[in-house]
Amino acid sequence: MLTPYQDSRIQSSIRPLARAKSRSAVSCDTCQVRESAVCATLSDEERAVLDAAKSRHNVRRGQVICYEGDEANTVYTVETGTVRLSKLLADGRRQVTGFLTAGDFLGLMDDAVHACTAEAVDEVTVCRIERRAFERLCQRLPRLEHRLRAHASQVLAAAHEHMLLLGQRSPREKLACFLLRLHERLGNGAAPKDALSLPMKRTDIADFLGLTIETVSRTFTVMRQEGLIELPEPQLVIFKDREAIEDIAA
Amino acid sequence: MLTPYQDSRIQSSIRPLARAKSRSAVSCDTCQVRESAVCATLSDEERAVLDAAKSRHNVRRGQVICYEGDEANTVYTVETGTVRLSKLLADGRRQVTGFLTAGDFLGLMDDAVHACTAEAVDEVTVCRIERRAFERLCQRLPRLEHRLRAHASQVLAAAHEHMLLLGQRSPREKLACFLLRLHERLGNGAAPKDALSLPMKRTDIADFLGLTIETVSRTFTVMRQEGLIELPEPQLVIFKDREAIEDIAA
DNA sequence: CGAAACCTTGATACCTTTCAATTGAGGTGG
DNA sequence: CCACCTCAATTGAAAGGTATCAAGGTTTCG
Repeated sequence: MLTPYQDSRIQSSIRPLARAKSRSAVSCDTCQVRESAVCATLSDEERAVLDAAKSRHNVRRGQVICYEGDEANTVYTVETGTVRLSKLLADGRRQVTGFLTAGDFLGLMDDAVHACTAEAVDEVTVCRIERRAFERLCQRLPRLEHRLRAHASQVLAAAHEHMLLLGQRSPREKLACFLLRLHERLGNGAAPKDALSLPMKRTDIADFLGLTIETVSRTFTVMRQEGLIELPEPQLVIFKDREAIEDIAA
Repeated sequence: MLTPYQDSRIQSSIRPLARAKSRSAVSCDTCQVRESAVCATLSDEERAVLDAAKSRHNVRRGQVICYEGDEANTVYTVETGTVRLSKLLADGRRQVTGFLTAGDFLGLMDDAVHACTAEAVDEVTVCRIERRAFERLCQRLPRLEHRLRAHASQVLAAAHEHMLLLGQRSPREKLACFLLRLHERLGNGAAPKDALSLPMKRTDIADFLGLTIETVSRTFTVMRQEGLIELPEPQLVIFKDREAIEDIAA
């Protein structure tokens, strides 16, 4: 059951030192996601309170931000990069439950422990706040609390959508959905309109879609042969027939 | 693709008249879940405010409470019975995203529309509140808002757990997990310790676990032949070797 | 009693997984 | 500079498991 790929997952589970993350204290004014993150609704004064409690961190590719089962003493907002959320079974099988990108919030759990392991897929910057401080903030700022609930319900809706994908869709449909949704999330950048630069490896895609890497790879190949996409590099997808892909994903 | 069972799903999508649900106005004092629902943390005065806005409804077996895509003008708390949440694909494939039981809350969505269709699996009683009134209540009662967030994170954790099941587990593991989790949720009642009365049909179980009814049925049969369970009736499971089942689900 | 819904069981086909080998990219050290 | 290693992705062949198709049996209810 353990393939070399899965071995690498286990190895990546070695706890990194906290100081491995480079830290810097910076104001919300320089934050690239202050319009979209959960703190977006705060007034200037309210944000000043936040400023005092938070710090910015760079997380290197592959590094763990928090472990499934860890006490949730910290909450994060992703500023740049892509974070992978995943859960492990005892024998090494892994389900990637989602990816976080710029503006996404991490640490919504009740009060106990993190539900998923969070790891940096590429170079990631996070805004970090101690949970205690954040909870005090929530008590003082009802709008923040309300915004968190709104965020939670969005994430939950996405989770339901993903359950539908995992339980009912074929590999072909899964991959089509995945590519379109990811493109919509990341595509707002400066990238060419029909190009999608995948931050994650095939293993991540496979574990996200409930498939094996071989099936993912084969499905990519078929789509390429059908002229739906081009794959100049494994991690660069060019949409050639978006309409056909949307039909598959429908 | 459309089996007779799936046909029945489509038929059940005919919108019922609102008045088909029997309505009665009753105080929270008689509510059977006032200790466990989201309103549990409210003080007596706060609950009095709730009383004015809410009403109790009986929903008959098979009736729809709300549709996926409907404007979310109402929120509910389940008082008795079991509610099925599901999402449909255009061709009739269905994913059951979860079941709600006594004390569960329905209507957490951001502000727009319901993410899933909610239907009564058996005889159900719900406590119903207009969304507007409920939101006003949340603004007045920070503890309620906070409680909603806590509830959201619990539901989200369960969703992540179910993604792991859907994406990685075998039919045998899926069914073992399902039986144990359901028993834990419902088992607090007066029922015999090792008996589990299934409120839902095979179709619901299949669509919840991402399997066909045939596979569910066969898996039940195998477990029965192995002496793990007994099935005096299709909807009554007796655990004969709980430890073995837990091993499968591990 | 008859019809419909539900569940089980059987036979078959197909699709995905598994196992295995190959290729290419990137990094390191001799 | 190139041999050598690892990691990632692809491709092939084979096996196995679940879906599909089909039939029969049971229960429920009008």
